[in-house]
Amino acid sequence: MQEKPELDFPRPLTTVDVVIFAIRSDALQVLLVQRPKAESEPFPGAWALPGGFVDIAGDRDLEACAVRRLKAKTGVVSPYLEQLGSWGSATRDPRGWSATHAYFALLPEHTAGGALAGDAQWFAVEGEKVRPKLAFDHAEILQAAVLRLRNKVEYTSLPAYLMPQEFTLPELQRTYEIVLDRPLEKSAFRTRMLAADLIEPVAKMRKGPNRPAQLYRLKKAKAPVFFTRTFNPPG
Amino acid sequence: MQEKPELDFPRPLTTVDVVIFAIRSDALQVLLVQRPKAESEPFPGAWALPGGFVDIAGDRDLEACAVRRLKAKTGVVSPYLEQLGSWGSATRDPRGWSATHAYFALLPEHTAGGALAGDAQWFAVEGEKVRPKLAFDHAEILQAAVLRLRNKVEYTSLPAYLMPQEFTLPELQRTYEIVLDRPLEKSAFRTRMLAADLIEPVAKMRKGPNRPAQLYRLKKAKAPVFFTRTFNPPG
DNA sequence: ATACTTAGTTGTACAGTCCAACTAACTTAG
DNA sequence: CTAAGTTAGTTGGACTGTACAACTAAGTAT
Repeated sequence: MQEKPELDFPRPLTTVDVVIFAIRSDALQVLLVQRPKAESEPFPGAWALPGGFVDIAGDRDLEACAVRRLKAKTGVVSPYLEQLGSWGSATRDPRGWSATHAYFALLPEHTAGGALAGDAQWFAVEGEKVRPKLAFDHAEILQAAVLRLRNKVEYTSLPAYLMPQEFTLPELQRTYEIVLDRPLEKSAFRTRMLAADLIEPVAKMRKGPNRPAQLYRLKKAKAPVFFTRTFNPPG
Repeated sequence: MQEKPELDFPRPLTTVDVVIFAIRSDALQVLLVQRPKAESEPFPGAWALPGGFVDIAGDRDLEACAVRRLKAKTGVVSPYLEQLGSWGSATRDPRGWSATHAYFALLPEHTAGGALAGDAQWFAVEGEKVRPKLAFDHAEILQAAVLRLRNKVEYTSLPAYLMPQEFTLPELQRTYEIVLDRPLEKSAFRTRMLAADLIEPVAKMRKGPNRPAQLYRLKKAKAPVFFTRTFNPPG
């Protein structure tokens, strides 16, 4: 009989991965990193979600680890960040039983052009996928992230976090439409957004080749707004 | 330079916990287990969520581990089970950096009286809490589970999983009201449920001291239904 | 029979989306 | 200066589903 209950049984590998979304070139894009090409690494040279092992000396908690990964690849410090779920199994990593804690982040449009790590690159989301074949089960995680995002966009103000600091209502609507991949009604969209305690006009207009549009900004420190209906009966 | 990248750095402890809900005595209840009383254990004698370490030899994946834990404490094999999220930090377990993958389950009413493990007991959920002080950060996990459940009940058919095989619409409405902790409108509730492709009448009535009520059952293998509105503007 | 209770229905009001047509403000071409 | 084209923004009616309240239906108990 031992003093302490046994703790030296084998433990799964523990990682954190972040699905980082931004609007670029009028499309929903996701940031991927290329894995090292050494043959000793799993999935050498493949594209993968940014992430890696939890550093039990340096990371206070899971979210701190996600924030660290996000900052390392994008330089962005406090975007919208939400836990997505976890994936763990005996087979997802050839090195052994492993579990990953997945997060997803929404970057405002202007930050998405900033300081990128050298191994990182943006990819357009097509359907719920991305062109290259991803390492591990990252395609599945990405799909879950896209589905979660699309679903929440139906009844929340999440796309506001993808906008630059100042934006017009047609621009915001366009972002909704990009994420949902379907057109929305202009007047219903405006009614919904303006009724919510979400945005406020600034004393400027966006000028273009035709009628100028009112510029708005997010009310400060705004948590996402939840609406009580979805848009279109999506059926 | 080594052949393989290092993998022998310290790894966090990895556990799975399950928040198991059922309706008992006209109230929302949650199943807790008492921790061993040996002083060598963390939180000796305290109540905790059912769960424990992932067994990398026996558990194929996280969900299998959750199902195993659920079956061990309740005997139930395939109730509604949903991933809730994960909690990991340096301080949540005195034994060291630890991460738990939390699930929540909804048990149908009749199974909730069945074969309970000896160390397990049902507790009424009051607000988002339970009377006894819980081990680890389990109070926080329980709160997250209750909030998630309440929130989803506004626009899904989740409470149907808490019902016995056959039930009446007033009984289903009562379950909604217990979870939400507020009354709902009878006619709107009936309209919503009957319009959904969710339940079907059986050729029986529930008899009581007054007018009998039509009995229904879930249509087979029904995934939860999502409605496009919430109930009451909950404001 | 009458009162009481719960099941279930009916009808009106209301909120917010859907749809379509309209007005407003700007640029560019003649 | 005017007309055409484009996008911003508004307006009004149809429709859907909830809120609210009053009603009918079917049983028990007295």
